Amino acid sequence: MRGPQKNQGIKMHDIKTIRDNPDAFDAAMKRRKLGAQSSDILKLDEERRGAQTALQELQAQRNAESQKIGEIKKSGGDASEVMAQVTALKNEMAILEERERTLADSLSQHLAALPNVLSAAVPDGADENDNVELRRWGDPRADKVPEHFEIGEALGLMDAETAAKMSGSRFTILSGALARLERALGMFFLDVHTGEHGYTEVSPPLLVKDHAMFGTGQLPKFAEDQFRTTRDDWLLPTAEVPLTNMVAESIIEPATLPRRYTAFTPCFRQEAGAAGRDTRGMIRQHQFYKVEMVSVMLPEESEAEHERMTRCAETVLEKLGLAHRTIVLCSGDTGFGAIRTYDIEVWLPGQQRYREISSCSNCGDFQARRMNARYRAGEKDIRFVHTLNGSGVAVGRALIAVMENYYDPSDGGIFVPDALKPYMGGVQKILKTA
RNA sequence: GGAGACGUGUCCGAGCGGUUGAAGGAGCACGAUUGGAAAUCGUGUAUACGUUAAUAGCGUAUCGAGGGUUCGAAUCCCUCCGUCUCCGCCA
Repeated sequence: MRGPQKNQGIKMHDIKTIRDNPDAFDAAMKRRKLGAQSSDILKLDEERRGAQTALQELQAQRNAESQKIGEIKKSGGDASEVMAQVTALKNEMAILEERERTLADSLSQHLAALPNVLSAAVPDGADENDNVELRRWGDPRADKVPEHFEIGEALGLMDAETAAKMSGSRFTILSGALARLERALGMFFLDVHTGEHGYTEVSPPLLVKDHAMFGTGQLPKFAEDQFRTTRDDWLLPTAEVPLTNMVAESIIEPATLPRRYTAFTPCFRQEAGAAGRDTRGMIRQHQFYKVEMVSVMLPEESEAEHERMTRCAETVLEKLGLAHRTIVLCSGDTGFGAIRTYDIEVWLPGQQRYREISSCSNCGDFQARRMNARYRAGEKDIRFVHTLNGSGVAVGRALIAVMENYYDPSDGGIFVPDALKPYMGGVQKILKTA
């Protein structure tokens, strides 16, 4: 792991908390479908501390003797005897150094691969079937309409076949009014979040380094889901990565919190584990646009912010008149870095079911620890911030939702929702262009 | 791509082999002064880990990262990462 952060102890989980209450940590990992971790961790930790203490004693000895040499030489004496003593220490020190480092690395790797501890408010469950619905908004369109790709292809504005020729599967070409509709959605979401929800618009890099991906938790475990360049940069799987890393390696004055960032970016995902799923249409692509929200908070404010952020995402769907429901993910479905996650699912009449369009997570101090993002809580009190991220919302999927929910069966066209009309250059309805 | 310069604490900025965790500022905190404030003066102000009941003491490490030379390195050498300047090229 290369990066600006120094190897200052073990950060990804608080080792002291694990030491103080190993049973609680084991129980937390059990909710994540993992076996008991604490005994292995604490054994490593104990060995590491032993090696460290022994090493430090030798270092203290060396420092004292070296200082003596300095004094002897200054007063013109012969220091060769003391110098020989110090030299003798060095072999022993090298062995202990190596041992301490090996143990520390091993401990770090172990901890870096463990997911965040879930909030007590997260319901138990095995997989997505055990997620719990919290609320619904809007009336789901009852009539079965064609799926978005059927609509788009019939209009002549969506072309997966040509995209496949140049880029392979899971890419789509949009053109004309449909391409513009995608852009309109992105701009609309950005305008709402910056104008009404207090987020600052950011145009971030789309390529990031290892340590940035480590900071937000994509690495080391989920490398196979990501795209990598020939220079070993990573393509963003989500703007969460750069937006959250904006506070990496910093000590923030609390007066400047909360910080709320939003960005409209492409996202790139290998979808390695999703072979055969959603193969048709734009539901699951290697590349899609998303408007992301990130909040950096004081710890005591992160729970309230989680609710607020989720409302921000719901609001844009409401402004578009899209029926949706909000669910809380169960223990088995909550992502690696999250304490608690709300998903918002939009109604897709083409599938006659709700599909994920946003995911809002409170990561607590998990990412902050990994990227060393802190705030000054008092004169001698520096603590980790809490970070949250949420889609506000996925533009590709919002496009699908608009297409299917605003589909006009009489002519195969798509009505432009009122909220998007200012962005569509006078187009009221998207129709087949001859 | 060619030539050069530089990475020090919350920030700016000295130091260029021996009590340097690091001068001096700024900022911040507390105190004095004030009717109150500004200004001024005084004092204090890094992080991590280990040890510990302890955010008390003590120890160790940390001057971009990693390695090397040395009894001893912020200071010397090597590699990498990053930043800046000039020239060239380019959307």
